[in-house]
Amino acid sequence: MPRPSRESYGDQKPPYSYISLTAMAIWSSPEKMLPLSDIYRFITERFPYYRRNTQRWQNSLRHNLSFNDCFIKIPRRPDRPGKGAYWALHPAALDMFENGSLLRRRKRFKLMKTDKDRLENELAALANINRFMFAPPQSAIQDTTAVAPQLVHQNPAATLPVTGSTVASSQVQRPKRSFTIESLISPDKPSVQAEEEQVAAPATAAPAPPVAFLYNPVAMTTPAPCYGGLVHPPSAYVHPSLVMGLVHPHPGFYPQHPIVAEHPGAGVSSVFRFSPTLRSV
DNA sequence: GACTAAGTCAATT
DNA sequence: AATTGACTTAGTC
Repeated sequence: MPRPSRESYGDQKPPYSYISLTAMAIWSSPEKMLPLSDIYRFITERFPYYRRNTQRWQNSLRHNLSFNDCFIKIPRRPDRPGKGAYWALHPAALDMFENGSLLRRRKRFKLMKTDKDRLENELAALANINRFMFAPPQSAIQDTTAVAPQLVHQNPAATLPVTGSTVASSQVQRPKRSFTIESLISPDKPSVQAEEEQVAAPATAAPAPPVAFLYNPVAMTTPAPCYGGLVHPPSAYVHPSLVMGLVHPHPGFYPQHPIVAEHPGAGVSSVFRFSPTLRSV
């Protein structure tokens, strides 16, 4: 039986739920997050069926984004103007479709309240960092290239695991297989590439330290410095687009000078500049 | 048939 | 754009 390709459906309705379609779109993107408009574009480009009745299905899709905990809204960086926030997939939701119909998941992905609150805190902190990092020069930022005062952890890259349990019920921490368009369409063939993108889980449980994150790993491929920080309280969740591989630090990059903020914002203890100039892992 | 995920419509922010 | 609720449809057990 020939495997259906994404071209096979023509004007027929593809056998994917809105959640599947949205997840495909998000996961196909380099940063693993997309603004709503790009999710729409992904779907309409691949599935001609969705070039009609756009009001209807786009409303339904938005409903899904808000309703399902598997989608998280990441505030847009002020230096990337545009409409709407970015939408990402909760990493613990990546195996949602395993062994199942793409039309219907076995179980709805739902976060425990405590985890949901913690995630909201972290995103609020991120929004604060947004304001902080991109504020006008007279802000609280002092870009000291010299001193490294009172850090919670001198070297977050060396010490910080991504910790904790995240999900209600028996959701697993790590996806058992990659989550690509191809793997959705052909669930038997995990993609090696996507496997390599996974951040390794810590071998042992450690006391919960702050969570370090990079702002944007894509920006890290450029010579420009970018920013990350330590977030309190520690969250079990860090989106792949934000996480600095704590076990596998981002190759070629290293937290460099702490940027001392008087008021980094709720939940943020310190902010770092990450520099590509220092070393490789 | 019960349960619940998915989809629709629509009011509201 | 995003959130939410009420409701219907439909897949799974």
